[in-house]
Amino acid sequence: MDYLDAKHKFIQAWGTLGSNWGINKAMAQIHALLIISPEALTADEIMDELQMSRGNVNMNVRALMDWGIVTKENKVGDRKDYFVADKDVWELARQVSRERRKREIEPIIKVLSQVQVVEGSGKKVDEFKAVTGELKDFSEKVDGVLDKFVKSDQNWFVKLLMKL
Amino acid sequence: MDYLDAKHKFIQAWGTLGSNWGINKAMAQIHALLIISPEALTADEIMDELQMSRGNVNMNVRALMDWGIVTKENKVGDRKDYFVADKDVWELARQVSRERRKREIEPIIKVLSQVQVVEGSGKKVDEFKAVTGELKDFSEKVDGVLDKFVKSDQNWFVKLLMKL
DNA sequence: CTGAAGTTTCAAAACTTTTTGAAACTTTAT
DNA sequence: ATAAAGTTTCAAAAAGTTTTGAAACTTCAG
Repeated sequence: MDYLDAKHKFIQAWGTLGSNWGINKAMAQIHALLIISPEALTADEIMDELQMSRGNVNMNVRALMDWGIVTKENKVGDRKDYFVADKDVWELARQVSRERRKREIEPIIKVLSQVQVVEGSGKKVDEFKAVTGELKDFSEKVDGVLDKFVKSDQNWFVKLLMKL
Repeated sequence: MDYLDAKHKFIQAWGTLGSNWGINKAMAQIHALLIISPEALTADEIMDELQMSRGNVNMNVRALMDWGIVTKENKVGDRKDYFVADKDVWELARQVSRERRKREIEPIIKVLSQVQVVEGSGKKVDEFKAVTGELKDFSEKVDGVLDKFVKSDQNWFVKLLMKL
């Protein structure tokens, strides 16, 4: 397989994976492009490479910076912004876990806690309390694991794998 | 909080969580309704409760059955289909992991393997191989953990938590 | 066989999200 | 102060997804 094919295939696949997980395709593709690029890229280079408008690139590059997985660089004597993705896959996974935990697991735990205090009795209420209670326990366990993961180093994960 | 408020709040939250994770909101809401319901429900009851059309309910109930987290029941002397969600949260998590692994992790591993065989040399190709190689290793590790999880019982997970 | 009850399908409509591109804004050099 | 280069914003358009509802289909009882 030649480099261009491989690159396109990877960018496409990463975009699709992103979409399936609720991440904007453009955002995932820009990330894919940056992560395989040995050099920092400008907005124009990204626009050109991925055939996207300036506005779209700008918006999604900012989202990536928001997630903490892409940073802006500057070169002396050049006013353009250059973007780089963190190349460390472990760091990427940690950062993504951190963000999704904050944005999605924590809110659902909050709701599950709130609805736990439902009053009254009867079959429906009992079932409701039982199920939401279990979901809450489970979510908290997952949250705990993610928290560990987020605070860990790569080594921790490798050691964990050994134990399985 | 009274039961109806709690129920609506939970259904809404579950729908939102679903959307964030690439699952159709209607599908997540139907699942939410079924999982807290002590009785199996008919399509009409779901339509009524969630204010959705028959087509929408039918399509999403089928998707839930496809995922293996909802089943159809029948009652003697009644032609209607009754739907029940599995109440076991661990089983739910396992089933969801199994499906997403099959649908999303495996395809990306496949692509990462394919693009690994890129030919040629130079900075770009080297970087590409390095990064996609690391992503592949990482994905395979995650895949392995999920595989263990999918094949495990609840006890395994609790023991694992102890080790952390 | 016929009709009633239930289920499924699917094209069109509604809705949501993403993308564009041009205008406004900011920064820097002269 | 001006102009050039770059960046950001945002309303409108396009694309994508979900939902509807009515028609087609299936199954069963009489």
